[in-house]
Amino acid sequence: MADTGAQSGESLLFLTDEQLRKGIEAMFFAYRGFTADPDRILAEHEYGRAHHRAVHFINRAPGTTVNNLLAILGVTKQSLNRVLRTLIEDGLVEARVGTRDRRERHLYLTEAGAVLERKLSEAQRSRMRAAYRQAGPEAVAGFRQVLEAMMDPDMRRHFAELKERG
Amino acid sequence: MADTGAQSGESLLFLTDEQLRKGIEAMFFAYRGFTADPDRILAEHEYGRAHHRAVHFINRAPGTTVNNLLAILGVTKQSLNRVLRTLIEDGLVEARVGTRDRRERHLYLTEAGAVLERKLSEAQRSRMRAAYRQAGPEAVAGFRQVLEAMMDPDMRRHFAELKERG
DNA sequence: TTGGAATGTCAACAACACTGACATAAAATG
DNA sequence: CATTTTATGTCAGTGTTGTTGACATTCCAA
Repeated sequence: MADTGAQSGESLLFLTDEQLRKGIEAMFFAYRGFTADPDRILAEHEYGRAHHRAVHFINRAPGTTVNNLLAILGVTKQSLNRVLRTLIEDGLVEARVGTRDRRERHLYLTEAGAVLERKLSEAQRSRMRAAYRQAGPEAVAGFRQVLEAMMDPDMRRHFAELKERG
Repeated sequence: MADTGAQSGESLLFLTDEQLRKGIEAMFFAYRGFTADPDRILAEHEYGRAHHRAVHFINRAPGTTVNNLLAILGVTKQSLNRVLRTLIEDGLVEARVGTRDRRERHLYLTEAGAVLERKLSEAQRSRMRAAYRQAGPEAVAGFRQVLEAMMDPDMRRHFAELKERG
């Protein structure tokens, strides 16, 4: 509690540039930790963060279309396509032609893809679990609230959809 | 409060994979928001995130050496050097030869550099301020606690040093 | 049947990270 | 003083991830 800022009710003090700057730097350093463990695993497999993101969201929403994934990841189709192609070539992702709309490709993890996904997410969850445990339940609730408030509305929409899903 | 997880004292429930996954996705989407505003400004100036990081930490610790900046940013000297060179060429950063140890270069923002720094950090603070305001003081305290627990020890050390400084 | 949407592909390019090798200057140490 | 180490800079090459732009294919829908 020592340094977490003035908290006198509807405090204004905690919104000083000073406090905000600390939050910004905390976000920067924490994100590095957040990605460090998966990055190590990915390096072994000759993949990058983009592959992790694709694998993560395909796992989360099996059968999602390329367009939907594009919207979630916020990259161009060319960029995503490069990543998807290698994942498909390597047999980690399967792209099934849509039955209702055959222009669409529905994306699924193969068994091998699911294995990598579990390896990556277990590493990431493990750090998150340790941080949650250290900070305590109330801190976690606050953490989630601030993060959600920080998102762009579009991203908050995607986040909410994924939350409902599972 | 609706969805922030079970909070029954020393709850174990909130450490389910489900809850952890939500935290992971929140972190991903929030970081996008976190960098969105500076990215737009940087694009206008033909700079990238690497320039932002350099400018930010030079502003935070004026007179810092290249080696110290290297440790904070966690990149190679070649990578940092490319960025520093353009910033110096463009007159945003000044590198003064050390007086005590003349091998060292001490880095400072010029007036123009300080102008850009304020522009970037004001944009970033503005979003952070809105998120803090929306989430409330207690949430902010929790946010900071979880972020700090998520850092690698090295990064936590750098973070702590910067905190003390100002 | 035509228009537009969804997807894929090719080419070129830029930012930013990496490794490895080498150069210079100066401090530190023997 | 000679040698080693440290701090920094630079050159060359490479990889990942992003970007634009152009174009082809497929196929639903008006």
